[in-house]
Amino acid sequence: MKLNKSEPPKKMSECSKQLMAINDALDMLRGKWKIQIIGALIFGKKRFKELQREVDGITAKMLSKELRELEMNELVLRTVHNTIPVTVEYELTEYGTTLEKLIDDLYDWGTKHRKRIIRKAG
Amino acid sequence: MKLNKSEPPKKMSECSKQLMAINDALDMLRGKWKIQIIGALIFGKKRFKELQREVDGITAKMLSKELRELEMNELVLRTVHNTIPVTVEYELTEYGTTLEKLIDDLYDWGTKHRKRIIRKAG
DNA sequence: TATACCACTTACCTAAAGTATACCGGTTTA
DNA sequence: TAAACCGGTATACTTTAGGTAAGTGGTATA
Repeated sequence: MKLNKSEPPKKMSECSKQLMAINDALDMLRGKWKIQIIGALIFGKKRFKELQREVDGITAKMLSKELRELEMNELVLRTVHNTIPVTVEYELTEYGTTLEKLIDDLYDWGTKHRKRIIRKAG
Repeated sequence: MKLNKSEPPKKMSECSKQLMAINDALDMLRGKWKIQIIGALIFGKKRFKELQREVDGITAKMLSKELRELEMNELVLRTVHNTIPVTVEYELTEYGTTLEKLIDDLYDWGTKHRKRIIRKAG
């Protein structure tokens, strides 16, 4: 079911359910790092240090925290290998890749918006 | 004009341009109130106090700040009427309505995600 | 006279997000 | 022996998002 502008939900509960779902989605993209991490993983598995090198400026603390959140939400799979020293690989789950469309749409709208605002400002 | 605050690198790679565009879009939806305000305006013009009554729990300060940002980004049009006392009407611009698709997509993904995570937790 | 509505603004405060830096145990390379 | 790699933690700090409470100037109603 989509937000329906011709027929606003009569019950407040429907409306706040919709808001919750939207915020659930937004929570997965919020913050400075999540999209960059997902973006880095779209092209394949990466180890922790590889990710840290690829996501420009992220600290180990933030990377660790964000990956934990993505893992809890089943968007990222964490695999520990019994190598010496241990290596840990992160990859998008199949479910994680369903975010790609959303990110594409955000990119499309954001690009148009940026052009529009820069045109006015310049 | 609220374009992405992060300093663009000297030589801006395609990748960081994309990230800025995505963050521009996200900036317009992020936070506790923007989507609720846009949602309230989808069904038509509203005065300040009407909006405040409709967006549950928002303070005048936050409503004023969010509306100013939406106005700067040309998503919302502000019209002052010479009534006594003055009334101020806010409405989505045509451009503002282009966000609806994005909000729909966020809602769709968020709904599936919510079901998935709740199923796992319960 | 007192109270309430209108559309806000200002000053102050708190919690969460993010940054900086050092550190852990272990292994490999020079 | 020292330094660098691995995947992280721990601690302390700054920044930002948002909340609280009060006030502004004007008009209208009881």
